[in-house]
Amino acid sequence: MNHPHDSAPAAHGTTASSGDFSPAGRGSVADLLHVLATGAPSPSSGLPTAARRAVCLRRVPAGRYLMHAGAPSEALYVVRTGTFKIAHTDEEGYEQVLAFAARGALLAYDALCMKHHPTSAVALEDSTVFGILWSDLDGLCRQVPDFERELHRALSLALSQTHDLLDIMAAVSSEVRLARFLLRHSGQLAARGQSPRRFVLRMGRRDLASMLGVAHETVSRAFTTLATAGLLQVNDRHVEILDLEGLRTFSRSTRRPPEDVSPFNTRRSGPARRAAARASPLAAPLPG
Amino acid sequence: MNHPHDSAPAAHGTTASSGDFSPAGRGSVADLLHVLATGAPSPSSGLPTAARRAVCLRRVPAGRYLMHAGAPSEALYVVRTGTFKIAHTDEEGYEQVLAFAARGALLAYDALCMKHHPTSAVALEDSTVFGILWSDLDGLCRQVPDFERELHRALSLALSQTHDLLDIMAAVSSEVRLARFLLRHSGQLAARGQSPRRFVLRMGRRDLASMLGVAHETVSRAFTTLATAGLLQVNDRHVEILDLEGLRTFSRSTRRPPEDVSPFNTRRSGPARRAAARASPLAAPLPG
DNA sequence: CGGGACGTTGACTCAAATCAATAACCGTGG
DNA sequence: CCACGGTTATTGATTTGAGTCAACGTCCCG
Repeated sequence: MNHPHDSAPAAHGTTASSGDFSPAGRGSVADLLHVLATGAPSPSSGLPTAARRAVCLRRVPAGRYLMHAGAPSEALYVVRTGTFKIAHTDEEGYEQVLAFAARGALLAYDALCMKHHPTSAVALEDSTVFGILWSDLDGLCRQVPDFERELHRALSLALSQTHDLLDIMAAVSSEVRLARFLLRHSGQLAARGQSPRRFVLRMGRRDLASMLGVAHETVSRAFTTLATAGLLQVNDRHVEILDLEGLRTFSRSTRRPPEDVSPFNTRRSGPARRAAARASPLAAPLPG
Repeated sequence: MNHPHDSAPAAHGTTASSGDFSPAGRGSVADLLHVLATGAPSPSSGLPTAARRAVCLRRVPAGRYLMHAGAPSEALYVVRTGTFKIAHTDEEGYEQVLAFAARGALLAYDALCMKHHPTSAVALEDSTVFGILWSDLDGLCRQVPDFERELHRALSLALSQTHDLLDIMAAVSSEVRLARFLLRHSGQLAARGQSPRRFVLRMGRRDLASMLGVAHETVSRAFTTLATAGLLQVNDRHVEILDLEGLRTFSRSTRRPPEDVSPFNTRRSGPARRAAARASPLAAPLPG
């Protein structure tokens, strides 16, 4: 139905694609907007037609920019299908990838307070978005309270997901960074009702590396390391997680043992607890 | 005009300086809430008393937690005075600092969609916050449209600031990371009407290191490196930026020359442009 | 005074950036 | 059809930046 290209040998079958509406996506912004945009269920359900006209659907072919950093912002977008790469681009043209956005993600919201987009968004595959002009947003919120509620939920989610990203980037070793990223991705897929164990990464190694803050060669090596350890099976962008629990355990490894840190000067009970799990966590599971 | 204490024994009584309302803070959420909480101007200005009762003021002494990760969430907070450290804490007790929050920052918003806080917030100095119970939020938004608008502005800002953080953490070298952090901090101070060149960091080296994703010794070394280069003057937590422009230039240095990256497969004009500023950018300005 | 937290600096080691070579893939066009 | 340039992915060799361990000084508080 959607990507007749792919041509993928591995991990095809069950629509590796991030498209396909998730009926399991209980009441996300995307689902709500879908109802608004296409009068799908209950066509007589008292939804103001004005609200419907406020929501427009837009196709974005692979490789096309939905918004350019620095360009004036017109609308708020919500990803319906596909994947986008969100990035900052500094004046020398060096690109810092900030996130990858899939179904339900809010785009351009960070432009609300400015006249221009701080970030750019480019489609990594053929995608579609819902668009709502800034000028229509207030009215839509007032007419469809559910939308406003979901908008806030989505915002809250976006915020905590960005925090997760910081967690990932703060990880000590490149393998842990990658492991955390894959787990996060897996979890997001699961939340959308897709397979959390088998998926196709929509971005290249360079973009991934940029987001993780490492060199792209390092991402490559980290992949093979995790694969050699039996946690993953990797074939280019096709990833299968073989040992989800093991990966999770591995992703928690820190180089430094946790120093029982008191928050400030606050002295509390025990200075004890030391000597948590140390040792290179990949040494053991290696099938050598 | 500002730091009357300085040299202080670090955050004692007199509400260290990041307090002092910024009259320059044109219409931030904080200012708006301040009007609501204290009926400052135009007491008869038709502000619903219900709205006033929804906003409560709360003191948080230095070192005290405003919210604990994992604890149930009751309210949305907006920082009025002081500074907070926002962090994730993994199950082994290892703390990952995510951000530092100053006046106007939204706290606990990421708990909106969950029952429990994903992050914890601890005051780094004596601080005060506005608190709004989740149950009161909807009503307040409806009664005070300005508040809702400002809330959205603040959210948008928070989102793009988190993106900036990712930019910082993605920086190649530890010195650049620190430089970018200091510039960001400087800019935020300036936006609040305080000196962008001279300030006191409210967090310790370890917290800073955690947020930058480096070892605390490395932060120490990065400080002395920047100071030796003549860009800064550092004395413990007191920082003075001597060469703002130089620091800005330095903060842009990337190790890799920018690869004229085409976003996807999109081929555009020039493959040219190469050989931008290379070479260790600190070697030159050293006053040896 | 001693204990504790913090900050700085040095020495050593290692993980990852860098440089480099190879292979696979894609669309284009002879 | 295959050859071609372009992009991407993997792997290897080498170098170096930063993590780690450790020592030391300071300040604060009890």
